[in-house]
Amino acid sequence: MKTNNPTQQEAVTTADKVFEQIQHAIVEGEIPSGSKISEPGLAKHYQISRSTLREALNRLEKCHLIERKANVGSRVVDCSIEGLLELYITREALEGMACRQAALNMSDEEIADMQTMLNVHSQTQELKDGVAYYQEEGDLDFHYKVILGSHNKQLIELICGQLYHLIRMYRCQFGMNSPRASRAFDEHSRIIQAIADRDGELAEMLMRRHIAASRKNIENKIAQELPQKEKTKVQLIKS
Amino acid sequence: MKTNNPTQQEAVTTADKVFEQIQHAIVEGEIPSGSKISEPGLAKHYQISRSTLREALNRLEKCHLIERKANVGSRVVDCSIEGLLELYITREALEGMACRQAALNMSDEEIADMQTMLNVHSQTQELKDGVAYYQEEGDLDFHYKVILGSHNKQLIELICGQLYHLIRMYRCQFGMNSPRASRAFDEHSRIIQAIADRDGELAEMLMRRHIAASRKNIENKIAQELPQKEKTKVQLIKS
DNA sequence: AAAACACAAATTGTCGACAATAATACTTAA
DNA sequence: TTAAGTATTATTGTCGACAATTTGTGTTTT
Repeated sequence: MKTNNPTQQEAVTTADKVFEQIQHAIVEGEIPSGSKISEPGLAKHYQISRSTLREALNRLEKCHLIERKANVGSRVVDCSIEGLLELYITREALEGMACRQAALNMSDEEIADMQTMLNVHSQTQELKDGVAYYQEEGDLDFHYKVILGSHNKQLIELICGQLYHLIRMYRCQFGMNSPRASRAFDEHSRIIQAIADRDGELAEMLMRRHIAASRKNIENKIAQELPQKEKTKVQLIKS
Repeated sequence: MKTNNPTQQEAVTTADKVFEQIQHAIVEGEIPSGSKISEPGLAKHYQISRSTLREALNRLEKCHLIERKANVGSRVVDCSIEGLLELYITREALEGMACRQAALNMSDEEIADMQTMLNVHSQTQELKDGVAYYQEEGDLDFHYKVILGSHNKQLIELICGQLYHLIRMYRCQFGMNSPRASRAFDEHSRIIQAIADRDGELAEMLMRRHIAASRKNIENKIAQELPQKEKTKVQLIKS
């Protein structure tokens, strides 16, 4: 499973490798959301010095997976519903703009490449008949390609380098493989069409609606499931 | 001069203090844009160990003021025109959305507070007759208040905690005290009106136009000044 | 003379230990 | 018994030194 984003260059230093390991552990929930991080403990667990562990922690903080307080320590961010919704609002703004820029800046080859990718996904989807495959891999691939297509380093760094780790974390923790697969496919198709037409305004609008639809889908699911179990902090809303 | 953003809590550890010092030095151009950073040199200059300097460097990297390559070292980001335009595109997306959210989420007290602030600025502007004051302080204050008004931690962190240091850096390096002061004032006024009317859609559109106008203003200035001096990397376009 | 190789110097990454701060447990007083 | 204050423990911040890698220099070879 290719979980890494296209931004980060391969880990060369040991701090980088440990960073990726911890990142994976946090995203997958092996290190539980909201838990405190013990520097000596983790350092011993990964067989490294505390200095290089702290180096790794700094990278984790950069992609908003942990939070640090001076003289107190680090905690894994806890996955709240408000946090998830705020994240989607931010995505809507950033990816919407990225999509607009993609319509302006993508090369014809990149667009053709994306269209073939969509066709491949289409067939795969028909075969597997709406299984989670599309949601996991295909959706991420599509969004990554659009973001990279913006050719805007600032946007790319912010979305791929920072936000998407959080998004993957929420997806894992909340078990979000929604039944939007087929509808999402159509939306993706229309977005690519707008990009191919070089219609930046439409492309942005469609992308924003696409993400907003995801958000509202989540809000509805939350609204259904939450009243039963009376928890402010929700964990594992496996559908 | 209050240059600090409202996000960061006061520096308690020495790494924090050195971080703020270096940050200031980079923003003001004392450490030139694009220059390589010598860890031993800076550590000696600030009378601290290399470890705590590296801690400070990590924070600088978090707000995109320096870039690091493994086993090679750190460089101050260089201020290119493309970088500036990309930054404004990103701002347009993020602050536009923040403004929309502000229209939805700001309390009546916050809105009233912003309106009085605008009045104060109005008088100050009339007195000083369109001097750079408004541009520097007033503009930042206004934007900060709108962003905080979104009540969206993700947006606040991204914009105030990261992007705005870069924006201040570009403003210093390119000497951007444009003659848009009076027009910007009107735009601010209309934005606050939209927020007070709880019209999120209009508020976002006005904020996006406001920032886009700034960007185009810069583009024009660049287009005028660049053809004369044949430089790919422009420094100090003092108007 | 130019290119390739080897060597030397400097810089970055990693480590373990000490100092300073916060959290915990215990004792004492009301 | 509870509350406050103190002492102890544990954790974080900082330091200097060593190891690994890169960069620059000088030499050799074609």
